[in-house]
Amino acid sequence: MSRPAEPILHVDMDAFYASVEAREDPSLRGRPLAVGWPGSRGVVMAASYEARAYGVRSAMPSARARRACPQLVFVRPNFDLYQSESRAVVGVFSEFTPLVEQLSLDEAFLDVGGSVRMFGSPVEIAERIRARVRAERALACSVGVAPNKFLAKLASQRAKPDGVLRVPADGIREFLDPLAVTDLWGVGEQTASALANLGVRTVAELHALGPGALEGAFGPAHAAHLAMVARGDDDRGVVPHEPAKQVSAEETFEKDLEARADILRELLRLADRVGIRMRDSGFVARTITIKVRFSDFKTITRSRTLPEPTDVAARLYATACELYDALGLHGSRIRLLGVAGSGLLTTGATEQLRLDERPDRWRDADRAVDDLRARFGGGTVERAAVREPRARGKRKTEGTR
DNA sequence: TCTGGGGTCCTAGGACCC
DNA sequence: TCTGGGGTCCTAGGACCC
Repeated sequence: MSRPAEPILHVDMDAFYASVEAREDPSLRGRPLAVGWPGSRGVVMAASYEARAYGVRSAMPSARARRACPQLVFVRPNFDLYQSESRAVVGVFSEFTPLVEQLSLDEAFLDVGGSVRMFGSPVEIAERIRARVRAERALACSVGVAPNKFLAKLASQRAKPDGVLRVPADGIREFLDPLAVTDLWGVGEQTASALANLGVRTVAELHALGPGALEGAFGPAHAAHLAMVARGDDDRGVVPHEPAKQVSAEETFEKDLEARADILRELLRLADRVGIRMRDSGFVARTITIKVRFSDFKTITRSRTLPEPTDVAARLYATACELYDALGLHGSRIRLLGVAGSGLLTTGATEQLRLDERPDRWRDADRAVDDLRARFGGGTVERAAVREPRARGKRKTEGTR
């Protein structure tokens, strides 16, 4: 059998985090449920369909969600649970095709062009996947079936909840034209209002405009992207494994931080988390970035590229401290801090370098921490104290603890 | 109604090199 | 003593996605 005209599936789990929580705790079923942080600065990450009936949406501030739905039940997110659930669901997808590209914990593209002889048409495969996920994981998902990734993703949104929608290769314009530009991937608030200024609200209007008229307002890359999605073109393949480009951790505080000691303590915790995740996934980072958001929401980043990549928490922390101190802040109220490592290399690629290095006690300390975590669980090991970052300039001894 | 945490990609300017 | 054009790397910020 030849390759079908609509070989691409986009599978999107319905209200994923909320559905997993409701499955785990039957007392939550049928109730308006929000997964998120209930605090004053919290937001909703996912809402059950019962909560959506009250207008509760993801990314909505929790205070507002509670006003919209006073009986809303909040559950704090448990990402480890969603991660293992995600692996199980992707495992089901992988039985139908090796070409599975995960976009996030709750959605994936599948290229089933080579699977039709064994499993039936793409729509039949979509239904089989949905049945398996429902039977084995007690979760609902929606599937878009289309000639390419853009269209499949749009279709899965229109298929929700708990449905399948196919966009036939000869019916692309009928599908796209009536959609609002805000439905398109890559059109957010800014782009939508800029398009509205050009009198463009529907995809049909965007399509009629053509790329030339868009360049002035959006720059070449963005204009080309908009024109492409308006045509319904997309020649990107389904790529199973994209290596990560960045590992980051950040935190918004219930109350703004002002004291340097508090700020350094948080930078240490964040550097620790980033280090742990880099070592777990076998990455070292060349560039370290800190992110600082002030009480007025103004947000800045500062970064430094190191001569040698690292996954050592103490080095991440020392760099974060230097970047922070270079800001020369005094008494600023800080709402959020973040630490990120980018320019990632796999640890294996740098192993050769390591052989020549002198013994590194910080690395040994991290290894010991990792070992304890592995044996006793994640929350067990906490750093006892914040160490001052190394003084710049001369130091008497190397590797002092 | 004040706005999370994890990411990706793009732009633009400056340094530096040939 | 003045000055080209291209390429690459680094830094900072911003839009966007789930």
